[in-house]
Amino acid sequence: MLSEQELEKSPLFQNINYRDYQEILSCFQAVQRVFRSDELIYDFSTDAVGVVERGQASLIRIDEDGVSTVLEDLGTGGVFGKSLAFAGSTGDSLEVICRHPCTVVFIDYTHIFSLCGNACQRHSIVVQNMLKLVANKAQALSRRVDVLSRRSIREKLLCYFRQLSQQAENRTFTLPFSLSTLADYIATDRSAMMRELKRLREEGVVRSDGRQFTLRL
Amino acid sequence: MLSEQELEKSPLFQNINYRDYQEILSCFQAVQRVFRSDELIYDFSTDAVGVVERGQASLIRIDEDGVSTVLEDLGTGGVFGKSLAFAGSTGDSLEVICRHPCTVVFIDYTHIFSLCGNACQRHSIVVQNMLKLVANKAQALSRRVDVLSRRSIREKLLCYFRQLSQQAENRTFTLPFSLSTLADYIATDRSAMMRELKRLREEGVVRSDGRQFTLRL
DNA sequence: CTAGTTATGTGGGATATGCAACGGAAAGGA
DNA sequence: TCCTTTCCGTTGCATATCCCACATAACTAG
Repeated sequence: MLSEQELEKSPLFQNINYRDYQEILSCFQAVQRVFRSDELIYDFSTDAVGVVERGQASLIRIDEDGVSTVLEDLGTGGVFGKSLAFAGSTGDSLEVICRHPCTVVFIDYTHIFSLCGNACQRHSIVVQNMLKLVANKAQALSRRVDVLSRRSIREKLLCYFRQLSQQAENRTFTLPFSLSTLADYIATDRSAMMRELKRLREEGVVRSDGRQFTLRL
Repeated sequence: MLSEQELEKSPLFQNINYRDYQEILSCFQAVQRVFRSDELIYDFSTDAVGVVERGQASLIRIDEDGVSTVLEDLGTGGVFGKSLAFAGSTGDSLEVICRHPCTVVFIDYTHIFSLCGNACQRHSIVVQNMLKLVANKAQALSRRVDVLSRRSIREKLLCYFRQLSQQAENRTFTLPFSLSTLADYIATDRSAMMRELKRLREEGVVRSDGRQFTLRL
């Protein structure tokens, strides 16, 4: 259960007053839970849709050889669920893991994606909020595809750097994670990526200090 | 303007009666247009959201060297727009191109993503429909990320084949496009992909005849 | 039917990328 | 504080992948 202040900042329950919020929770059979770091949040075995209200989580894929890959980064407003992510290929499993302590709301997906008998107005506001969240998710996934569809490590790096630079509205920006994770994010070998990064630095295309980078175009 | 029969099948205007539909068109300032093959549908210069009502289109990226890559395949129910796809990195441009004759509805995004003053019920049905479409888009993008995040051509192919097999609910399935385009789809060199395919065939992992494949697990 | 265009197969040689391994720096926990 | 774990930076070597080139088949338009 959220406090009144938290409610205002809630991605899913924005623009809803406190009393309506309480009714919605029961009407939607919504469940709210708190998770600690490294806890398993969701394993794609149910039809629930989850919304990260606060904290940070990752959607990871574990293939048959046990290799795990981060498919999505879920911050505040992040959404996940069977109906939103492809149920991975047979053999590998999907999981949502807590990175930083999280508050997550679970809602049965039929309550969101189907028409509500008593077409209440609160309902439609929740749907509207959900639409925004899913649109953001689509945008984030598009960015990821943009990067991954490049043909070489160099191009992948530059593409991702440009995205970060654009988001920061600055030539200088900070990586949201470690260099090791970056290699995973662009789906390449870490050492090969380091080599390419070195080359980019030597050629003067980028400057870098730790996780802080500057594009010199 | 859609006919009454078309309206029932419309992804965006489903579950809306004909009179409401007409009102919505004007209330939302929606525009409907028909396109021929190879015509440019959208160039991401406006804030409009487009929905493919009928036909088939592709979202392609053209980088600074003129290399074009298919980022998304948009069939009936496909949605696109600035607010849904990342506005490509500086240097390359994004376009939606008509593949098979299309009917497309354009709606200004504020009418969908913002609260409507006169919270009409029709409005909320359109939003609900849109939510489903965007959720499908997110799912499609997830599938793409699933494929592209694999480390080798072999793994990419197998991952994609498993997806198609799963969709077809059958070990045998047909590629939705040419082998050349497949190479583009998995972001690798065509000849390298052909070589790997040959190997997969020789090892008995897949059988193939033209665009028809069978997974032999 | 023909000529032009695109798709399919295949291969040789260059090279970018992956893999394994190492040492030191930094960070986090007890 | 020490101790453990993760992260960073770098290399040699094997090879998967890219690039270029060619020949045939399949398709399209006139």
